[in-house]
Amino acid sequence: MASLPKKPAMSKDSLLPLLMAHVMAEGLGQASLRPLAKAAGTSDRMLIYHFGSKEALVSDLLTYIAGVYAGMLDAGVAASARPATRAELLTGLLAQNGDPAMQPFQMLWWEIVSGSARDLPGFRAAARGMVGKLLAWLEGQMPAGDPDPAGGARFLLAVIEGAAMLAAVGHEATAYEGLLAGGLLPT
Amino acid sequence: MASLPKKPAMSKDSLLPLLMAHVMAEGLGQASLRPLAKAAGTSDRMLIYHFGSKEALVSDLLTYIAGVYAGMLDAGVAASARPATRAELLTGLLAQNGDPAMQPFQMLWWEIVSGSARDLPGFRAAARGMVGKLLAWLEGQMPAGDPDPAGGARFLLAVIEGAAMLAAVGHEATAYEGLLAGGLLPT
DNA sequence: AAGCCAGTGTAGCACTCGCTACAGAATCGC
DNA sequence: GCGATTCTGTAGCGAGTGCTACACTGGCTT
Repeated sequence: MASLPKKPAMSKDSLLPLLMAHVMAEGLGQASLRPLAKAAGTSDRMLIYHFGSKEALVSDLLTYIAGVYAGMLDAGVAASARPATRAELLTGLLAQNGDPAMQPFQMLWWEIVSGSARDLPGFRAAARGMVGKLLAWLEGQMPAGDPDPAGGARFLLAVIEGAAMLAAVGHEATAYEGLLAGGLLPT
Repeated sequence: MASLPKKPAMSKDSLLPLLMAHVMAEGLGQASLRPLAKAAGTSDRMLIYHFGSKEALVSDLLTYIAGVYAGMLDAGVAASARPATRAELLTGLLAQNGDPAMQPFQMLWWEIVSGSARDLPGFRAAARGMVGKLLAWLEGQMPAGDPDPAGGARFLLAVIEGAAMLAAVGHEATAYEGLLAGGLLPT
C-alpha cells in the first residue's frame, strides 16, 4: 500500500501554489475567500477547514511566498555569472526589476511592504525574511575584489529598492538620473 | 444675516480634512463609506452625494492629501536651515522620516505606492505628484556649493526612499549600515 | 460489525459593502 | 404667492464578507 493514512485529496501544500498564483494576479488586499477558493478549485468552506481562518491563511500564504522567493534567488545564484563591478551588478538588478515578467511580483511586494508598515499579522515577518534573503544573495553576488561586500550589498539594496519605489510611482527616469549622478552606473 | 446663499453646511472642502484624518489613522485600504462618514460627522449618503462615488472620493482625497503634503514641504522650506553637506542633509532627512510623528504618514505612503503599482484610479497621479514635489524641495535643500544639485537630489531621493522601505519592513539597521558603507553619512 | 473520525458538500447566518429610492426641508428666482 | 433647485435624513437593496451548522461519505481501528 502507499503510505496515505487517510485520504487527503488536498492540503495546505497543494493549495498554497494555487493561492499564490491568484494573489499574484489579483492582489492581496482584494483577495477574499470565495474567489481564492475558486482559483484553487475548492470552496471557502475548505479553505477555512485547512487554514483555520482567513488571517491564518494569509499568514501561511505570505510565508510560502517568501519561501518561493528564496528558492528563486537560490536557483539564480547557480545560473548567474558573477559581475565584475558594482555598477555592472546594479545594472543587472535594475534590468531584472524592470522586466515585465517581474511586475506582478513587484505589485505584490509593495502590498507586503504596506502591510508590514501597518504591522498586519504575518506581513512584517514575510517582508523581513524576503529582504534578508535578498541581502544574503546580494552579498554573494558582490564583485570578487570588492573592498566591503557586506556594506556594499546593503548600500546597493537601499539604492535598488529606492529605485524600484520610484519606478512604481512612475518616476523611473528620476531613479535612473539619480543613480547616474551618484556614479553608480557604468559610464 | 450671514452671507449663506444656500445652506451648504458641508462641502468637499470641509469634508476632506476630516476624511484625511481618518485615513491617516485607520488606513486607506480599510476605509469604507460608513466609517469615513462617521469620522466626518455625516452619513455615507452624503459622501456619495458630494463626491459621486467612492472611487471619486478616494481620488479626490488623494489629490487633497498630495496638496497638504506639498504645503507641508513649502512651509518647511522657509523654516529649515540649509545644510552644509549632502551627508548632513541626508542625516536630517533620515531623522525626520524616523520621527514617530511621521509614522502615520509613512504607512499611508506605502499604501499609496502599492495602489500606484497596481494603477488604481488616482493613486499613480497622487504618488507622482508627491514625489515630484519632494524632489523639487530636495533640490532646494541641496548644499550651497554642490556640484550637481539636480542629480544629487535625485540620488538622495532614491537613497532615502530605499532606506524608508527597509525601515518599513524592520530592516532599519540594514539601511543605516548601507548608507554608512556608501559614504553618505557624516563620519 | 461497530464505532470513529478526517474530509467534504450544501445551506445559511449575521454582517458590511457601495449605492439608491423616496421623502422632506430650506432657499432661490419669478 | 409658488414652482424649482439644492441639500439632507431614513430606509433599504442586492451583492459579497468571514464563518458555521449539519449531514454525509469513506476508510480506519478495534
